[in-house]
Amino acid sequence: MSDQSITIGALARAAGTTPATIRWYEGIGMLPAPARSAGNYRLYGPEHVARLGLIRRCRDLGFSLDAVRTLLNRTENEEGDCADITAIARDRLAELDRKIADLTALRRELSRMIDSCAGGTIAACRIVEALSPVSRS
Amino acid sequence: MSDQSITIGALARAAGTTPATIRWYEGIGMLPAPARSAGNYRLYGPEHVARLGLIRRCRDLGFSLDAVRTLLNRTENEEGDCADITAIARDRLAELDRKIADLTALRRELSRMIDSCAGGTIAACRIVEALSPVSRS
DNA sequence: TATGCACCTTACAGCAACTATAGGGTCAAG
DNA sequence: CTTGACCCTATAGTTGCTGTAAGGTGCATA
Repeated sequence: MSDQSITIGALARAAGTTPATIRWYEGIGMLPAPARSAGNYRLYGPEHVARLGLIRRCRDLGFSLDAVRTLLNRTENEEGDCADITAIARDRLAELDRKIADLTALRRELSRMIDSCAGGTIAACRIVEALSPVSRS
Repeated sequence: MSDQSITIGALARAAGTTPATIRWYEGIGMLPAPARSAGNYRLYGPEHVARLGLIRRCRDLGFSLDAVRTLLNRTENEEGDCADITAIARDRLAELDRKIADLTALRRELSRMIDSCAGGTIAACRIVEALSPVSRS
């Protein structure tokens, strides 16, 4: 093992993920296949650490792997316009806003249902009643 | 087809879902297998409409199918205590709160990244920079 | 030298909760 | 009697991994 290369476990620790995930990224082409040691171990260099780090940061921000793929393609061309990247980020922001609004509405509804229940038997439970479709139409 | 039964398509429309989903629910035991017509069509009665309606309402509120299964079991016993149901609902509420908080934090971070970018080339893009792991350690 | 242990290898199955596709059969209307 | 909307089964694909089985490697310790 050369002094610059690390095993899959070390790379996983460095990026806050697992060897299984890294192998899976390699299989779907998100990470290039690295060199191998005499004993067939994968050997990663700093460029892998950087690329995997970027992938994981994007995933933690909720980007789909497809979006990350596009982002990685764009960043390959340093002279390119960053408008595409901004657009992807803005799409994700809009998606987040939609999701937050949806969940907040659900939260309100569920909270109302819980508050309306005073305990007792299932037959009397206002949550069950609220969930039953007949009570809606 | 008796006057009280409807086909899978009608049931799907009534519950705001699709025939494929209903068949899938039947396969995993969420919905009982209904009677069949002479031509082997599934024939559903009002009890199926009620049960599927409840399932879909719960799913729309973000309950897992597993939680819905438990809910359905509990509601079978009308004299039982509704505490279990309240507990499931409260769990879901807590989960929603966590999720909303997470997404709100992500939204803030992403929004900051977008604001920091003034356009130009990829090399200068602050979003790319913010996503790169080197800028974090 | 042996042996244990942590780590690595591949291949494949499974998770949630559906959705889509292929290749057919049924039913009512025109 | 054909058209078109509907239904049937079986199987594969989706996203992003995670878990399992069955084995090989590398290093420290007895």
